[in-house]
Order: sequence, then C-alpha cells, then structure tokens
Amino acid sequence: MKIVTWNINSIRLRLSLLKKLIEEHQPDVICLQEIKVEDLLFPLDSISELGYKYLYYSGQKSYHGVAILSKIQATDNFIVEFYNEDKRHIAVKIKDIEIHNFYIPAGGDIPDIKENPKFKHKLEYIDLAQNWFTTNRSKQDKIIVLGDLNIAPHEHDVWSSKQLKNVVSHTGIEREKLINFQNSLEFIDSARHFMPMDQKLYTWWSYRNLDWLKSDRGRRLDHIWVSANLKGRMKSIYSLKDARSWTQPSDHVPYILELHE
DNA sequence: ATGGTTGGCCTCCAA
Repeated sequence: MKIVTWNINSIRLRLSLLKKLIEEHQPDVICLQEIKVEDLLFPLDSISELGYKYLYYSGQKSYHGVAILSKIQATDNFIVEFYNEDKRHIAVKIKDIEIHNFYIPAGGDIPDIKENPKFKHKLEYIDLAQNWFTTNRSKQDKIIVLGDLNIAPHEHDVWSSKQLKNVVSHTGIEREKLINFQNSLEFIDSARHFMPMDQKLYTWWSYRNLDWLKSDRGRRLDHIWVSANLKGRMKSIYSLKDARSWTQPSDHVPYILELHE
C-alpha cells in the first residue's frame, strides 16, 4: 500500500499535477494539504475520474483545507478542530490503520509568542494535537500521523541548521515540541527510519528562491510517522524532488511511504 | 542584512 502526503497549494490549480503524480506512482491513499477550496466547490468529478472513488475533505475558502483521496473505502472518518475553526485536520480508518492528515499552522515570521500570535497558535496547536492522541489513543493502536507539519525537527532536515536556528520552522522550541509529540506515543519518523540522520532530506523549497535547484536550500516540513506496531511493514520512502520542477509547481513535493500489505 | 515568489481573491493576506 502506497500512501502520499503532499501540500498541493490549491487543488484546483494543480489538478494536472495531481494526475501526473497518480500516473507515475499509483498511490492507494493521497493526503493533501492547503487545498484552498470550500467543500461546495471541491472538484469531485475531476478527482473521481482519476480513479479515487472515496473522497474525504474538509475545506474552507481561500486558506488551508485538507483532503484524503482513497482507492479503498474508509470504515470511519472524522475531523478534530484542535484550536479554532481552521480546516487543518482530517482522519480516516483504512483497512486496519487510522490515518491522520494534518496541516499544522506555519506560524508567521517572528519566532516570539508575545510579538506574534501566529507563532503562539502554532505551538499551542501542537500541544492540543499531542494531548488529543495521549487522551484518545494508545500505543496499541495502528496509527499513521502525516502531513505538512511545518517544522524541520533535525539538523539535517534543513540546508543550514545554524543559519535557520531563529527561523520559524526550525527554532529550538518548535523542534522540541514536534519531537515530544512524536515521542508521546512512540511514533516512528519514516524518513529517518530509512535515511541516516547525517544525510540531508527535504520536501520543500521556497518559491522566493528562483535558483532553488542550484542552491538547494530546502527544508523537510512534510512527514509520515507510523506507530511502532507498523515498523515492520514499512517498505520504502521517497521525497519526489522532481515534482518541484514540474510546470507551475507547489513549493512542497509529494512524500511517499510504501507499506507491505 | 535584506528581499526574494506564489495563490486566492478583490486589495492584501498567508505562506
């Protein structure tokens, strides 16, 4: 089973790129963030035509919004509003696994909770998410947590840990909070399970750097965590760097986890 | 140290 997470940055604008992803990788489950469309305008027909019969989405006008496209019917699906009414989470149960798709707040530019309410919001969102899992789920459950978590937690998840230490997405407090969340139910970071900690791996390159390919100043903001009881089922991972060079790309690339059935 | 781009939508906000 192949599961993808991708911040698509407008699902309507990038339907052709979604089609390309599907043709090239045939994922069973596609988890999207920043679909930027209200539910009434969700492109149901176009996506059904791509072979995904089971569509679960939670959108709002202009901002945020998440979706899960599946070839397999979910036996359950639900939404948790962790902070306010922003559409940033949706969960499904597919086969024996509960998949949680997150779009964690980006947090604005200034890494100071007093000066920047968005940064405060981001940190509180992570606390609430962690608390939901420790209250409502246990280590015995089969769970996948994935999405645009908007934090690059480790040194080699960014092009320069030193130069980004005060940049939102890689500050000490964010890194600590994300790792605490991961450890609270002993989730395994699929990327670092396969890729040694001293090797660079990114899923995002800023639009603002037109020379992104040459300078390669990326960050690993998109993640797939699995519960420890799924450790043996992980087969492979890919961060599709090529997708950053597609026509009119998202600034994030799809990140794929392949599981043994 | 600074500014750089994109998407949605309606004049600028969020990323």
